Amino acid sequence: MIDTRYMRIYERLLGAYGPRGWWPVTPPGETVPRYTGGPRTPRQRFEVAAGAVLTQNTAWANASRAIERLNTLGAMSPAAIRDMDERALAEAIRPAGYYNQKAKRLKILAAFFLEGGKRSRAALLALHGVGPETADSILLYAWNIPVFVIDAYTRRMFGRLGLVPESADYDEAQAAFAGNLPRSAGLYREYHALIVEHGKRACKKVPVCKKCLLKTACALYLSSGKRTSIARSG
DNA sequence: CGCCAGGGCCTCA
DNA sequence: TGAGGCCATGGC
Repeated sequence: MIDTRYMRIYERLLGAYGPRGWWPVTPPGETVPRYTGGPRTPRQRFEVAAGAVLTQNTAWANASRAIERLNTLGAMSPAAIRDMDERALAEAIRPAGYYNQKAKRLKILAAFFLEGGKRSRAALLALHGVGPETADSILLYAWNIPVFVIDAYTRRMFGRLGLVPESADYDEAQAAFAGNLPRSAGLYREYHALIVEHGKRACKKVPVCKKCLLKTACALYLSSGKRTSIARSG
């Protein structure tokens, strides 16, 4: 049986925060990624994929700076990244952190795009440096293929809500969403973006329950004595 | 200052 | 298969 809480939570988040316009991409002729509702051109689709690697365990603001620097260098394309010296590439993306690792991963990603790799999860996962979340981000936000992206925000929030066990692995968490939502890329895109928004505003590492519009349905809040803020270890 | 941020790989049980 | 170490910058 479908658990309608998944869709109701989505409606609540959408009503409160509005559409997020994620994933940001750089409009033609510009250099800074903006929230324009996702990629439209092949170049923008690659930018989303590159951004998915650049934002691994990294604040988006830092990943965005790296993207901006690649744009300014005229290097945000598979061919340009293939042709760039790896050390120069690493230097260009320095603000994103882990720049040596990420330079290698961008090279691999560029090669994959250049050879016209199959648009499948398995093909992406075969790339060194592309794990489940990065693969699903590319599938959903670059290619509009309906897979639900599970990230740290999603795990934290739905773990606290009591909907997805903390012990669930990636595929189990993803199955919970797939089984309780209509299969729609548009819905998945917006939902994931809203989860991130809620994770930044209220469901932080240390939760700020007084700011949470979902607290009356939250297992953590209800089990906490309904304190307005919950200490992590207290 | 220390902590955190939209992971993934490697190693070692 | 899962826990721990590693990679690194920038904001707060």
